[in-house]
Amino acid sequence: MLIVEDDPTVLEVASTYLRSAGFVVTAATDGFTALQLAASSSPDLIVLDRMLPGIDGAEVCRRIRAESAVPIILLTAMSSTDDRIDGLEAGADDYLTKPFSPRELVLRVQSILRRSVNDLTPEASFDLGPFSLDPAARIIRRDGRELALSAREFDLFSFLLKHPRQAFNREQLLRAVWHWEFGDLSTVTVTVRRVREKIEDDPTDPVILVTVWGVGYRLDLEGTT
Amino acid sequence: MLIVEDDPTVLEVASTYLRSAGFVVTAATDGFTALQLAASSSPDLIVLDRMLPGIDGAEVCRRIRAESAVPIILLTAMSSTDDRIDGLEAGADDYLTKPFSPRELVLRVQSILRRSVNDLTPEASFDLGPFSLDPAARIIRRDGRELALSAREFDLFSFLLKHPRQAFNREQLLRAVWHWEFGDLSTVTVTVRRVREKIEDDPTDPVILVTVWGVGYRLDLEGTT
DNA sequence: CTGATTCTTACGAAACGCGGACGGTCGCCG
DNA sequence: CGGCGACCGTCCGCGTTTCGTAAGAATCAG
Repeated sequence: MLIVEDDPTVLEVASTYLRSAGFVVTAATDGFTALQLAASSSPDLIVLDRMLPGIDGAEVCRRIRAESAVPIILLTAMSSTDDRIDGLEAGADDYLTKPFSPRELVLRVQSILRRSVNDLTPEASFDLGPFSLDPAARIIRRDGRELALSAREFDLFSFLLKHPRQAFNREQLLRAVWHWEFGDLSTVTVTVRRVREKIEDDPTDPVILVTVWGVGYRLDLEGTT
Repeated sequence: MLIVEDDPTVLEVASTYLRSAGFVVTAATDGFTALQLAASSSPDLIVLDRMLPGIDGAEVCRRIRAESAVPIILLTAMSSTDDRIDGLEAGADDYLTKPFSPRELVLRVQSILRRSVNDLTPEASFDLGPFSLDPAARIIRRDGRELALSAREFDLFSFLLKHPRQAFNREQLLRAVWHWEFGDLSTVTVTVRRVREKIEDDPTDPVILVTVWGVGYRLDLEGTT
């Protein structure tokens, strides 16, 4: 989830609400950063302000759309028909006119995501090191062999595959994978262990799903390539 | 934390409040110095007066923004809409109209920083001399080899990597790295020693993490390049 | 030389990660 | 309908790592 918004107040409120709804939120405050993040972090949805310093929001939308089918919600200041048409032409999936209630933003986001899940637009599969992730089929393979992951294990490991080389603490994982706001952190520990059992050559000495002492866990690929 | 303000009274009051809130404060009184300091000391936040002798504040803001994503709070004399829009266009994250209460400034600063900390926006990696810092993965390498730093050691050394060539006393480090308001200063001494053990060629005679006698420590790069 | 400052070492408490195990829930199949 | 097994969250005990603190040695400035 990527939010692009230059007004700090709006950004703060929106990201707080979205986070508490269980999303992992990344933020940008200008079009240029937005394009970079959209390309590098491959978010599953983008909330995009129409008015941006530098590159215009609609233009950002067009450029992202040229390379990806990621759902985009456009935030527009006015509700003029022109703007609306512009937005839809630029390839936005939905739009919201300011001022909007953060609650409503969350609802739209959820609705869009539900729709895009239901859409026959399957998330793209991709390879990473020896692993290949097929989100639609909910299958992860290692060297072509399918891994027998349970539902939770799949969710956790596919999240990490989507965000490799990044250390997460247990709370972040609990929010992003379990969609819990609070809870027993050892749940994460145990699930990590169960995943290791299935993906590591030597679960006793993990080289892929590495523990970052005092912090959390990280998906490393050095040990595999 | 960098404050740019030509009025000595305002500067004095603001920096006093921010310091007592636990920030390490650097000051400049004109735009030119501000640009230099912004580049050399890589502050984590900048408070910038709109009206400055020499280069205009908004212009300074634009130039800093062209090279860095550091949060900027703009201080404006008037509250006219024009100013406000100008400021946001220049890339400021927040603005405050004079006269403002120092208490409010501190609150805004904390709010902005809290936001950028909470964001899962992966901080960008960078190289400095023989070192490379990847904040997201929590990895520091020297000449490509990963250093086995503990959590605290990583926090301390990455702070210094982000602020090289700058001397910090132990209290400042205790606040910036440990987030302690008070505490035993020898904690810093010992952690510095532990870091040296891992990064210096000869920990007995440090050339990177140098002692500044009577003051504290500084990250030097002369010894490495 | 003297006092202040920094370095070094050592210790122990606390934090942390891990494996093992338990029990409740749910879906499947006989 | 009852039993079985997979799944998953929780809990406990153990070994390890970390890290603050203290205390003596070494170093520096004046």
